[in-house]
Amino acid sequence: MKVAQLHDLALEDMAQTLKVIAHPVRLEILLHLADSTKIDVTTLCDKLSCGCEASMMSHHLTKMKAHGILTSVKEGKQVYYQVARKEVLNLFQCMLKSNL
Amino acid sequence: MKVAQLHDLALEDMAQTLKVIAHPVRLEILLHLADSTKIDVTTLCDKLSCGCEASMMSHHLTKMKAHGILTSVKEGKQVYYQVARKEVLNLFQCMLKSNL
DNA sequence: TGAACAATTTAACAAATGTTCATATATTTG
DNA sequence: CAAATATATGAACATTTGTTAAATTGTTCA
Repeated sequence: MKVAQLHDLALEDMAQTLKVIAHPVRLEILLHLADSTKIDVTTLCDKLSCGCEASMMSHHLTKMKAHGILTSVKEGKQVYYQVARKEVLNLFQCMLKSNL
Repeated sequence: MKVAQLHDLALEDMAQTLKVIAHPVRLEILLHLADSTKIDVTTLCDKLSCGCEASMMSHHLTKMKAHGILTSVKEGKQVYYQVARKEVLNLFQCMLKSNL
């Protein structure tokens, strides 16, 4: 482990990123966005098994967008979200491999 | 991405684990424990750059222990902590490689 | 022994964050 | 423009975080 690379600030950032991701619904959102290029709020609500209301879904999406993990595009009535930092998806691979 | 492997329960667990780790001080603790096999509370307080009081440090350690990430051994006056699930350290590698 | 010290944990509380439910703001369509 | 649909916002409630003080556990040595 190269500790030298991890100064206080880097740790703050890492913690922040982890914190935003650390929620079952947000993880499921990311998984779905990993497959589809973009998806709108209502469709997400329908597809996810979490039984999440639209307003709550919006909160989760807004939060991840605010942290640069997602981006969104408005097209008519709907807002389509997609993953901005594909690297966060690596965490799934890592956790699966490590049995976390 | 093998989504099939990730059912609701697995996502809950993953989220839980991430949540426990997602704090700058707890990340720094893990980094230090990655190098040294075991370390006591006071020494940790001295070595970490976060300026953490003993009581706060104890809180963090207790929380990580409660989630099976750390274990502890009492030896005389001091309590030594060490990493129980070495796999969590893989997350650092992953995040560094992915620039998270 | 037991009084003084040292290491860690627990308790109690305020402040900050996160989650959830109800409501509001767009946007399209008849 | 009113109704319907899609999304966002607000405010109440819950959890987490950090602080300070007190309690617990173990050691030392007069």
